[in-house]
Amino acid sequence: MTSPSTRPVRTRYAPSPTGPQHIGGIRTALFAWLYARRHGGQFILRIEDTDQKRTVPGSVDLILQALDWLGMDIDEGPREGGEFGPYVQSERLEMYQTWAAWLVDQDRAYKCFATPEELAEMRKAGAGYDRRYRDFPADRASELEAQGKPCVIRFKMPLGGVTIGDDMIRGPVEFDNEQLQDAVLLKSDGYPTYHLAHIVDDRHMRISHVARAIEWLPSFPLHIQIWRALGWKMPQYAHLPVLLNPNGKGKLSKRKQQFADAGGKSVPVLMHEFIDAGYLPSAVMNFLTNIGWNYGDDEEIFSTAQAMERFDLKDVSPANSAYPIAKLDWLNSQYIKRASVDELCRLLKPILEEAGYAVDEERLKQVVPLLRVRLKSTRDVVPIAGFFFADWASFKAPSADILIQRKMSRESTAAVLRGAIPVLQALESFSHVAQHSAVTAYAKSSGFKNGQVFGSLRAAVTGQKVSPPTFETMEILGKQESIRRIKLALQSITGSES
RNA sequence: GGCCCCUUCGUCUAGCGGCCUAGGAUGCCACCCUUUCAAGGUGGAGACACGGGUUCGAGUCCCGUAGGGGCUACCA
Repeated sequence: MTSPSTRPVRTRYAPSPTGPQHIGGIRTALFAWLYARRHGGQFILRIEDTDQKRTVPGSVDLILQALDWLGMDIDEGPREGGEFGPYVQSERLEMYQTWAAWLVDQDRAYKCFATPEELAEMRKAGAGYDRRYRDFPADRASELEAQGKPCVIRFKMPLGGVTIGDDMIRGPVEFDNEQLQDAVLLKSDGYPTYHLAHIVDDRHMRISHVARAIEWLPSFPLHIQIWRALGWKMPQYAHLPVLLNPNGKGKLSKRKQQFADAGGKSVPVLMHEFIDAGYLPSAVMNFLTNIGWNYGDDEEIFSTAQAMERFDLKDVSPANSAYPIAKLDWLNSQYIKRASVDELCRLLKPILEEAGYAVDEERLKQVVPLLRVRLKSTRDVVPIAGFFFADWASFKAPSADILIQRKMSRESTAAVLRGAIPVLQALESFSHVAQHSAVTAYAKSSGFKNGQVFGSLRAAVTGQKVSPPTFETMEILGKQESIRRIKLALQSITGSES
């Protein structure tokens, strides 16, 4: 039944098109994809749109966008095509209907005419569907059908015994058959349920390994029984643990929420939120791969190509994980630090433009090396270095709370700034090297610490507490503009002085 | 409620009976360095859920308890 497959490896991601892609689903896709790539197999995308009510138009584009962005290439799917298509379930209805009917013929399934009201009553009574149509005479069923009574097809679950499932991640799992219901295979609208559809498709598409979320584990025995009733060879199944909220409470929710564990910030969970938040796809891949699986060798940072060489579904942890979002910020900053200047320019330019700045490419190239170590996300370029691209003439002096640094007072700050002006003014070359030595000398003679002087200048010139290095910044701004800003700061802090 | 899964530092994890006085990473704290931010460096606090077994020996195997999670639809 579940003996190791010697078939070529073919895995699939089979999402429902119900809206934006959730990070949990994407991680399932990632593990399936990695497994296929590790074994030189194929990765298939299949759209499971058997619930007409929940289908949201445009979802497939979102799914494709997410996979594309992360670099998970698809071998067969609705966009790519392939010899086992169509890859959209609503276009395969006939197959499901055929096999459902076949199961009825084989007496492994039956028509059930229970109304929604009846079902609701049974549920209220506690035990669920009571199999009242399981042994309903065929001629009477035909009668009801002839009268136009709607019906579903239900699977005849074995009434006793146990079903043992072999899960790649946790090994054998045993279930009492009597705990399971006669699940609906085909709905009254002619659409299949997941239970039937995924089996027919996985068999037809030659899927060798199914990586799916753990919420399917309880219906695993049902699926095993359906595979057997159909007489088909099962793929191997791996039930992936879920991502919990950052506080460890409950399944990671779809809605944006705030968590103290994430610094009180709302955490991204939808794929487009990761894109918008300025994360790099490589960092997100690294991040996701490291939850529930690890590369080993105490190596936290590794490429997708490296992961591909080692990944195995068998090594995935069976335990659920809290969503370690803080690690993504760190990983992202590491990837940004390692990115080339050109690459960063390419990423940063549209973000600055979107923020309303006119970006001069030469200037950007000058600025990028200065701020790369300060970026946790590409978005940070706006608060940290946006001022380079603003209209310099309209620069407003920062307020006192920014200007006056730690261990400094209004008076000492004013004194430092006032004294620095002639020092900078006297410089022939305004290079950051020249500034550094001149200002260091000035600090020494004035009795202030380097840090006190440098920090005050940083705030005066940039208007920010966090900024690129002060002297490099002033070099780019030029002597005139830098001194103008220091004078403005002086005014701001003293109220009137010029 | 019933069934199933899970349980190592706050968090992500290493550990597959002796190498564990439990390792790495992140986060936090301290110090160093420094163009007082950031980055970088060094160090620190911080975990085998609990109770029984099995064994010469248990974080590692078994059982129970507790806690967490999932499922319990004509949704997936």
